[in-house]
Amino acid sequence: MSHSSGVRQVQKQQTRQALLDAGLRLLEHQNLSSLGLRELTREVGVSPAAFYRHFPDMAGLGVALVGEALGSLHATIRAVLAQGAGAAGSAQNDALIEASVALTADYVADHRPHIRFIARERHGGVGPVRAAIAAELDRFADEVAAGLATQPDSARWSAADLHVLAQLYVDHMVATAAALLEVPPDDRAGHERILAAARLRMRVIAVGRRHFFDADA
Amino acid sequence: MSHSSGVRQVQKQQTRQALLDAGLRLLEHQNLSSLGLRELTREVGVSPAAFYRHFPDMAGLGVALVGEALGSLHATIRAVLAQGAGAAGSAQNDALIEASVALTADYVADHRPHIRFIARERHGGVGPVRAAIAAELDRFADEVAAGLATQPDSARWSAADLHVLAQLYVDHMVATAAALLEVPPDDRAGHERILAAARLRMRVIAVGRRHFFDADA
DNA sequence: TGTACATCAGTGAACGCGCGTTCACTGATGTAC
DNA sequence: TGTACATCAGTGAACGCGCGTTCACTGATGTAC
Repeated sequence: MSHSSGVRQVQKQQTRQALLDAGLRLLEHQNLSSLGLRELTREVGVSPAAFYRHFPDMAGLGVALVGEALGSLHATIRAVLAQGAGAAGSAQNDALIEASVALTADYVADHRPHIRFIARERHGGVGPVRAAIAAELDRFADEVAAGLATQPDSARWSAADLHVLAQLYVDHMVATAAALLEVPPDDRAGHERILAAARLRMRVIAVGRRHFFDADA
Repeated sequence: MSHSSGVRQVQKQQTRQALLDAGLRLLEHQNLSSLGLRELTREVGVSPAAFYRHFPDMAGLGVALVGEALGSLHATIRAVLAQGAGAAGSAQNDALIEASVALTADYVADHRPHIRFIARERHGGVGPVRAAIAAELDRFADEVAAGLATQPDSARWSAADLHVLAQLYVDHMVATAAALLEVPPDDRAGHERILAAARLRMRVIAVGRRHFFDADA
C-alpha cells in the first residue's frame, strides 16, 4: 500500500514546508520574480536540484504560498459574517464592522509575511500567482455577498449588485491590510489610526447600502 | 552660459526619454526589480554604461516613471472635481460620478502601460518607487478631499474624516483602473461591466456620505 | 570670425559572479514474498 | 522474521549564459578670447 504517513513522505513534506517557510522569509523584502532558486535552496540547506522534487518552478511555490496565506481565511470570514445574519440597526452593524476590522487586524498581526506577499504579488509579474490570488479574493467576495444577503439592509438589493458591493468590502479590507503593513508592528498609535479610518469607511458603505433605494438617495 | 536648449542637452533628453519609453515597454510583462540594465540599454540601442549618465540605478528610472504616469493627472482631477463644487442632489452627484469614472476609463485607455506599472509597483519590492507612488496617491486624496469639501453633502463632515473618505475614493479608482487592465483593450462588454460596477460602488459611497449623520444611520 | 581648450554623452572591453537546469549517482525507505 | 529488489528524495558536479559595474577612451558640442 502507499503509506501516506511513511517516514519518507513525512520527510518530503518537511523539506517542502522548509522551502515554503524560507521562501516567505526571503520574500519579505523582494518580489517572487526576483527570488532565486539557488538563493532559496541555500537558505534551506538543500542542493539546488532538490527544489525540483517539490515544485516545477518558482511560480509553483508562489501558488502554494497563496493557498497558505489565504486558504485558512474562508472559514473565519464565514464565521464572522454569520454573527450578523438577520441583524438590523446601526448597533448590530457596528458590531459586525468592529468584528471585521478586528479580524483583519489580527490576521495581519499573525501573518505579516503572508499578507505582504499577497499585497506584492496581487498585481505582480507572475501570472499563475496573480490568478491564484484573484481566485481567492473572488471566493471572499462570494462569501461576503452571501453574508450581506442575510441582512435586512440588503432587502431591496439584487444578488448581482450585492456581489459588486461585496467586492468593495473585500478591496477595502485588502487596502486596510496593506496599510497596516506600512506601519511598524509595535506602532500602536499608527495601527489604531488605520483601524479607525477603516471603521469610518465601512460605516459609510453600510449607511450607503441601507439608504441606497431611499427616495432622496 | 549654460544653454539649457543646446544640441547636447536636447540629445541627452532624447536618450533619457528613450530609456523611459523602453523601460515602460519592457515593464509591461515584468517587475521593475527583474528588469535588467543590459536588457534595457539593449532595447534602446546604447551601451550599458550609458545608462549611468541618466539614472543612478533602476529605482531612479522607476521614480521618474511614477512622475510620468501620475504627474499630469492632478490638474485633470481638480478640473473634474471643480465641476461639482456647490452642487447638491443625486442628479449632480451622478454627473460627477460619471465624470470620474469616464476620466478613469479614458486615462487607462490612453496610458495602459503606465497604469500597469503603477499597479505592479504600488506594493512592489523597490522602496523609493513605492514611496513615490504613495506620495502621489496622497496628493490625489488631498485633492479629492478638497473637492468633496465644497459640496453640500459634506456639510457635517470634519476635514479629517473627509480625508479618510477621500482615500476610499482614490483606492476605489485605483482598484477600478487595475480591473480595467485585466480585460483586453477591445473587450467593450467587459470594460462596461467594470465601469458599471464602479459607478454602483461610488453611488453607495456617495449615499453613505449624505446620510451618514442621519438619526437612523 | 577663427582658434585653442574644456566638457561630457556615449563607447567598448573587461572583470568576477551567481544564475537555472541537466544528469548520473547514492543510500535510506518501502514492498513482496 | 529475513532477504532481495524497487522506489525516489536529495546530491554534487558540470554546462553555458547574462548580469551590473568600472574604466580609460573618443569625438561632437560648447566656451573663451
